[in-house]
Amino acid sequence: MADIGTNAAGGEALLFLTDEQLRKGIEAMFFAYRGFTADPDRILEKLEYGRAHHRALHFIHRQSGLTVNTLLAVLGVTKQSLNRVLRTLIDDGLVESRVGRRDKRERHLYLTEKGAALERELSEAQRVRMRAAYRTAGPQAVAGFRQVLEAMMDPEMRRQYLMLRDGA
Amino acid sequence: MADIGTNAAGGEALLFLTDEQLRKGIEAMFFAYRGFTADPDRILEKLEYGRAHHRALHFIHRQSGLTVNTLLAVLGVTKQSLNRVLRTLIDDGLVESRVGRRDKRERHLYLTEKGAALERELSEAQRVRMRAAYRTAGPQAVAGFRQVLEAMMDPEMRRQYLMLRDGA
DNA sequence: TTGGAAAGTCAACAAGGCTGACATAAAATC
DNA sequence: GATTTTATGTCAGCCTTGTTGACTTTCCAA
Repeated sequence: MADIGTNAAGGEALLFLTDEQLRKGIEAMFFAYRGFTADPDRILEKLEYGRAHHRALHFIHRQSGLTVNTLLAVLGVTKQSLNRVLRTLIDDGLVESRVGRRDKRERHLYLTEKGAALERELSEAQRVRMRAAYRTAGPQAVAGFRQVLEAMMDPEMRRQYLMLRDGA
Repeated sequence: MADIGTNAAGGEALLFLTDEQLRKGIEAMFFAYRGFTADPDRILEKLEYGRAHHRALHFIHRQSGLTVNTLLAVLGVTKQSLNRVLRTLIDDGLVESRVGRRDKRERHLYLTEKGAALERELSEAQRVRMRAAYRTAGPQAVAGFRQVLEAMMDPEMRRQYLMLRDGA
């Protein structure tokens, strides 16, 4: 990583960001994201589910009882698109949809025991890779990793992320 | 980022990787990748192209004259899938396909002036965001960012990436 | 009490992955 | 020289996951 220059003179960190260095970062994102999704994808394939199902399970687990609308906002897809995925998860008994007590228009989403089991399997596969990468790179690198990713998000996504990050 | 613990006692860095911390990393990847692709996606939409076209343009630019087979390996898709995309790019005059001189079975791919112009527009949009994120996070964070991403790749992808990283 | 807004569902379409089968030309091998 | 392998392209058809538009149910406020 010696190719990321700083001005050694001043104490302040100035980056010399050549297009070349930025290109490397862009390609690193591309290749790393493939690795990031590879393990869950393999598990999902056998079950005839896709990445969209994984994302739904992940965020329902994260925030049990959230409404369809909230999930929609987090995932950033249209409700029709989410609905299809949700439909199969509910039909297959992985997710339970309960009518809101106060507002009966709302549907609150929960994982069933079966759904929670699959979520655990998927996220554990993903954590194994993440853990290995973190160990390889070391704690300082991990801190930097998170900082850059957070700075890369759209403001609206960052709001979502930070809300989730520290407990909803 | 104070939540990433190290053992302050020893000089050696031991990470305390709780599932919670790993989850934050996973969600950061998810939200950041959306930001990462958002700007090019907006440009592509107007032109009726998709992310697949962008990826093809990117790697043809990176390695001018590469063969279809090489591009296939880098992108990790099937030839039918790539062919559809390549077809439209060639028909629209963004990419040129030349028969190999030594091996006439091969097709070598080049960007036309028009193709290069679009590639520049797309990658500049992506670099703007990347540059901003790098500036915000600082040089140390950037180094860590790249280290973690590299560690996260599949070995085969890492090989591809490292080959490209330092000039093909 | 009625009309609009909000939450969710259904139908139909498109992009871009995938597999399988097959064609062609060139190169490599026997 | 005949055969096999390699590189590429193409057709057909499938799946996932995006999209928009139209519709129902429910809630709330004028």
